[in-house]
Amino acid sequence: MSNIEKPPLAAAFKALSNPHRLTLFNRLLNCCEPGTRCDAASATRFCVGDLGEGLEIAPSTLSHHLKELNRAGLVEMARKGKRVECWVEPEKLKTLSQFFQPNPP
Amino acid sequence: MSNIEKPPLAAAFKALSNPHRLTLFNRLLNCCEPGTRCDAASATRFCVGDLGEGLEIAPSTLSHHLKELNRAGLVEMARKGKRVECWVEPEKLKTLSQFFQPNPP
DNA sequence: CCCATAATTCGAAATATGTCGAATATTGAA
DNA sequence: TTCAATATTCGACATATTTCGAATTATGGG
Repeated sequence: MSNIEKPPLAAAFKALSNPHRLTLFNRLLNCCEPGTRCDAASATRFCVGDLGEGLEIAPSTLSHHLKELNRAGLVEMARKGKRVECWVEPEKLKTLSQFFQPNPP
Repeated sequence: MSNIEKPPLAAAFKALSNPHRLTLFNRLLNCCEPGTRCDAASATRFCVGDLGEGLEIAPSTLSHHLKELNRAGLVEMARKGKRVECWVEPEKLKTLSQFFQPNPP
């Protein structure tokens, strides 16, 4: 487990394996309005604090989880004034979705 | 982390978060021939031993990982004589694939 | 019935993860 | 500049995971 290849996909799934992180990701998942062309520019954004709303975890834990999602390449982050905005790149979703469709019809 | 809800999806992703398990799952993923209607009956099957081929892990570890994949609902298992066959239900793949497509076009 | 093959269970050890609180940064506003 | 709001880093601790080898179970063949 220490010197074997760790594919990016495994890292992504690890990030999503924690219920708290899965919830956070889920809140960013409906990133564009239904029926619209979903590009990075129109993706819904939440700041860190709002994302953790209702989840009863410490701010430090929330920060840690978002960082994990970011390191796994699932969530983008950018400071905007006092806040830090988070969003999901639609391209990333496509990649993950297609992993489970190895034989398209 | 002890008393919070643990959604089935989180369990699935946790199962796929380990590189060895991801490899095992991957070997079962191309479960049907390209272009054919992919149903459970025609899904490719491997026995436990063959699945672990090339992965340098102990039989007990291999068994453990398959059990995890099975418990997470990702891999089906059934004894067939001396062997135990493993396969992936196409329905499961559809569910996982759609999770990453919350806003279909 | 006895043996070989295939797979699982169990217990132990090393490592990784989730979580918190305290301390620290970063920014905008008064 | 000083303060409040937002977010991150750090160190610590409890719990979970990964892995192995030894022992055990399950099955079919001779």
